[in-house]
Amino acid sequence: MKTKLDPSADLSAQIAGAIRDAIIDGTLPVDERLPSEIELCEQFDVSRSTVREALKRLAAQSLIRTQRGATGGAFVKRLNYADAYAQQITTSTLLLSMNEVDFATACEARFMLERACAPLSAKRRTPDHLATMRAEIHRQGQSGLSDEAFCASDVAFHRALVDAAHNPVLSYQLAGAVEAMQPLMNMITFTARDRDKIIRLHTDLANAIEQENAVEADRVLQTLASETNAMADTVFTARAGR
Amino acid sequence: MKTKLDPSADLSAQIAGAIRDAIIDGTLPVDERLPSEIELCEQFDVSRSTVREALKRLAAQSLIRTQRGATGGAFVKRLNYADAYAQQITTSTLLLSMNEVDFATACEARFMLERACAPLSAKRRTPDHLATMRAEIHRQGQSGLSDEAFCASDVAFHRALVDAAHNPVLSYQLAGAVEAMQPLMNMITFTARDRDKIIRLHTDLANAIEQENAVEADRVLQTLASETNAMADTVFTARAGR
DNA sequence: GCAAAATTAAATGTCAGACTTTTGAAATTA
DNA sequence: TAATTTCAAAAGTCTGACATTTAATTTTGC
Repeated sequence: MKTKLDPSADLSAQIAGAIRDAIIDGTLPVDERLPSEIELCEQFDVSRSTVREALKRLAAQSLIRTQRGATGGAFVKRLNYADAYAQQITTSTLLLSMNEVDFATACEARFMLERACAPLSAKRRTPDHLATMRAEIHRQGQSGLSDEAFCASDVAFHRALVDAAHNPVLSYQLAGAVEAMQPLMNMITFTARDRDKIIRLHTDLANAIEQENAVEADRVLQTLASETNAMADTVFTARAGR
Repeated sequence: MKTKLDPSADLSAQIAGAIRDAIIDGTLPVDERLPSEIELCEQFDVSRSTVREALKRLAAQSLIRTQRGATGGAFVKRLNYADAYAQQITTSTLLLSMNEVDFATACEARFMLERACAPLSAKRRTPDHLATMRAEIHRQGQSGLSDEAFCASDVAFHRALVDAAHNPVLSYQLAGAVEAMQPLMNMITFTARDRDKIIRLHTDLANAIEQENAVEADRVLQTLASETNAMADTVFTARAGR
């Protein structure tokens, strides 16, 4: 079965698109083996290089995996959460850094999403998630912690909060939003007093979650959002004035 | 400058990874021209095919664009919202369809996220967004509308709700969550009574947003979430019993 | 007859080189 | 000076070869 392509456009992109569509609409189910490279050459009437470039495009999106050897080939890959996370974080990070998204916009999005998740976290949190949150709070209080390490711990704390909702789809969606903020957060230098304030709010938040108090958790998150914005404002106006 | 690679692993993946890292950490800024394919061959000490496969991987992630001709080459691409949307929707859709995510989990995630966004939408909605929402409600009431078309209109309605928040980062995050649900929603056959119920809730929601009543909007979204779940339950238990 | 070892075949991975097409810049010409 | 032609650089494509990996098959040794 020969599949027609537009010879004036990028062939490998067209081939990748055709296979991608077949995967998305279910024509090619998970773990199905694609035709071999040689067979794809014949099907699309192109050379092997072109087929290979198409397959690499699909591999870059985690849509296929390839195996060498006698029974090898390209197989439709079951997209797992880890791969999806990684891709989403890359995309979100670049989207923010390349489009001059201002801190306030990104910050607002992040905390609104977290607030969406907090009621579920309060209801479903396990001792495990609480322990992680407490551990990160403790780390944030250590003296001599670099700003990068402080931010990383902040991300881990909020990640635990999100995961406590026990909804993998929600975790996946929010992981990108939270992690993508990290480079922006890293632009801020936190004073000792700022850190104290954040740590106190984190403690309040952990307590609220422990007590299954969704209303209080929401209140703390609102405060955290406005405080974070205020800190960023201070830093940015100081820099602009210099 | 020769860059060392591990010859036992996939060369094109390593090269793509090295360039990707340089883009993410800002070493390669937007619109910067990458070395020509030939120069990359020398830098990584591989053949041109291998370099090209690496570049196709990056192109598949919208990290670079290529131009032919005298002043052409591969350039770091500014990731725009449209490309980011498209990728996120592909990833989210496949994640749901390939991992047997149950309807209730996906539905919960979607409506919690929308509820996060509703207060902002109520505050910032413009006549434009309200008009879109009303238009979709009207379409949903037309007789002879297929289930697919009904679902598509449902997505458009909720998309307008999200966009009304006027936060592009939030829109981007939620577009994936809402659109990725569509294939799952398409599995449901909506009875005429179901549609009526949804349309009534959509109307209530549009009214609440118009009146800038965030509390009421939240209440309607909660109702919509539980109703949608109930409808899905009915359909799935009926199918299981058959 | 059975288990270990050698062979084979199929598939992806890599390389080398040629040709095609596009496209901007430079050189030429009217 | 403006239009045309020529040129060169770069990506896009094709062909054919060889390398490597891997499972199945065959052979060998006991």
